[in-house]
Amino acid sequence: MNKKRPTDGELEILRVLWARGRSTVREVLGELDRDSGYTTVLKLMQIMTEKGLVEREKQGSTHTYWAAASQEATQRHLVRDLLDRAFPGSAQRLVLQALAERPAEPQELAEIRKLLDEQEGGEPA
Amino acid sequence: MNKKRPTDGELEILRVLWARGRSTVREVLGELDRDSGYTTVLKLMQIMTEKGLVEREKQGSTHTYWAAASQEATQRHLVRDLLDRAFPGSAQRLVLQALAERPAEPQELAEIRKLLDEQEGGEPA
DNA sequence: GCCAACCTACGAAGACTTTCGTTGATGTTA
DNA sequence: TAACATCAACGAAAGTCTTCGTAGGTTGGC
Repeated sequence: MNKKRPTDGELEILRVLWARGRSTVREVLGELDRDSGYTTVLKLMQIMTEKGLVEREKQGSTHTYWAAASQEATQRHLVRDLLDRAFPGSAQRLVLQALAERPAEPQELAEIRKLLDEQEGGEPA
Repeated sequence: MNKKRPTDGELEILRVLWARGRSTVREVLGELDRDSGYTTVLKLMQIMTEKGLVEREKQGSTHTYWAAASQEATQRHLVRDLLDRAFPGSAQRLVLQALAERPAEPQELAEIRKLLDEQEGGEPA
């Protein structure tokens, strides 16, 4: 039951875990943008374990970590959270600004259109 | 030059200020969802003044506050920030999840389509 | 067996956020 | 003017996040 969104540091670590899959602390450390010390990353990942954001398994003397929730599920939470906090009313503005910020590929545009069509088709309230 | 995103409490206050326009602390307090005490909201707004998130003007013994940045500009920052932190690569996922979360009105869909068309029209790299 | 390298765990420090009690100033009203 | 309400300013407390030093256990090579 995790209500709160991950912190910035936690999210960076999750991104590495999603990209790499199961990883040790040292492997995560190597991929991080920020240059934190080893014990800093270790501590974060220990806390994330307590929070249930990651899970781990002992192999020899080393722990292997992986993200407890999928990237998609986490993104869904983050989007919902941002909509609630900053985009009262509709999602339209968020969509427009996201697309303006990072123009999408033709193939992506097609997928977005597909979803628009479905919504236009309209489910009754 | 404000790099960091507003905290949750600050964002709530900003939302009230965007909706109401110029407001006193007590007016903001009355509109807030969370039930904070008067001095709590006052303190937050004082800190926001120091940070440059809001501006204020003394009228008699009371201060009138307003948001320093527009809602749109702030939303733009928040979207960019979220894209950077959690949506590596493309904005497509964010768009799809936002629309799934909060289906848009036909008129909004039309506007989104318009932007898609413009992007498809395609600016050459 | 012993040493060096690596790993985990723990705790504490500093920064930030949110909370509110207290104090003193200002304004209103009887 | 005196009493009362309202306001701003200040500081402290509690919680969280990030950082890292230190200590102790494990592993592998020689």
